[in-house]
Amino acid sequence: MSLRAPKGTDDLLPPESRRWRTLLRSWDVLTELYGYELVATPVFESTELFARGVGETTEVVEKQMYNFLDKAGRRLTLRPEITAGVVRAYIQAGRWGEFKGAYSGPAFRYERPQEGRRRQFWQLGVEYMGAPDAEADLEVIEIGYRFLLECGLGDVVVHINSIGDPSDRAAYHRLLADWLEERMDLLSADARRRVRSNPLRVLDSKADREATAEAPGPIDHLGESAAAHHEQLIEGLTERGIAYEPDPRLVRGLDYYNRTVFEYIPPSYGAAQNAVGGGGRYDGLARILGGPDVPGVGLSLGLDRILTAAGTGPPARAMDAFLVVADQERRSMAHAFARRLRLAGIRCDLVTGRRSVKAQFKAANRRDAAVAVVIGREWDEGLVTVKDLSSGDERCMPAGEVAGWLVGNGGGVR
RNA sequence: GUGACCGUAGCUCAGCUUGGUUAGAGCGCCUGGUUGUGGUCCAGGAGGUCGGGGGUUCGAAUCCCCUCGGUCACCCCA
Repeated sequence: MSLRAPKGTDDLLPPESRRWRTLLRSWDVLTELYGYELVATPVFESTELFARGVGETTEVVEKQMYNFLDKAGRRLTLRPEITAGVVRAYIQAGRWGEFKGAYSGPAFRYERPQEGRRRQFWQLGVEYMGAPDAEADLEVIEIGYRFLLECGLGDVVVHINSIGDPSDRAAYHRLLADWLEERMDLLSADARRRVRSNPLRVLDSKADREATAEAPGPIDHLGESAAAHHEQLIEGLTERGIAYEPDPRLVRGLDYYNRTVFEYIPPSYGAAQNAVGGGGRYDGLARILGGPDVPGVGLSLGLDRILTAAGTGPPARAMDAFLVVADQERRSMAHAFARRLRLAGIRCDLVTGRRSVKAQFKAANRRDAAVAVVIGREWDEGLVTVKDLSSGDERCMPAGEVAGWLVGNGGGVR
């Protein structure tokens, strides 16, 4: 074996890549329908952005980042998540009002790969800046939920919790830390280390699940305004028909969250890494990054996980028509005909170079075309022969009618 | 970072326990049967440092050690 893709990275090839195309397209359409405009930020940012934004004591920043120095000695990092970069761009642009952005792209974390956890993975997400109300949380949750339904994950459940505001949290942190300290001997080494630095994270650890089963949850120590926000959120979920489940242990690993946190879990997906997406409110993030005091709420989805959770159905058809050139002197006619079909939205192709009719039919079959269109002597009467490659049925028709006929039979790109 | 399992043809795998003549199968690929018909069928063909290195042995895909890679789980998260 010579050169391979780096550990924990995947090549995306057909036919699997067809499903990606379909989902990426529907993501674009869905977010546009909700008024989210495209936003794209660099795949690398200054290391400081993530250290400050995501949090120094988080697992992600402590040991999962791809850090490097550029030739001028700048400290840079391949983005381990995308929210921090989008909020940075929002601040930098200086248009500090309401802003709704949607993104799609790779993120990177240095971890041991396993199912649903790759070193390069694809995130889809939205960020809604400048909207403090629970209605904004609901909209964001709804977008993710609806997208997952479109992906075929009809049974997905939104796990939801509130971790309160920073002001509520100081008191709660002390309470939780004290509670944990009384049970230090029951905790894992990792948990013990975090009792004072980041006690919330202990709740989320599988190793400490038993020891912390009776621990006080953040949801029971919300301030008045955060509690009202959460109540409104739960009501809205019911109204919108979104399947949800209160999850008092859900805290999430990024420090910028406050109030609402959520994850999308498809119960039928048995892998250890079973959250196909998640997000929450981050009202303090813009300020931490040196910007204005603007609230925000966002969501990110793991496309790789969504696709494995949805299972491998039969791949979508990628080609409507494959042109077979029977007489070589008609090659340029065939190319012109292909251009016409493509203008009409028909996905078509033909081989380059002189190949036998047999070889061209083989190519048509390999490319998974719905029909082969023979360009031969009948062209002189303005006709082509169209062969359905699954049934084998052949019919002659005027060349000008082919595109319409294919669209009528479910072909073409929408 | 820790642990378990697995590396033989492009892909999926057999062979390894009990070391021994040219390392096999299915799928895929190429050619022909059919110079205007694919897929199906038939015949033929190409393709392998047995992950890599070292050791034991007259002899290693097979036994031992190291190493690299893959998978899953812990940890953590999308």
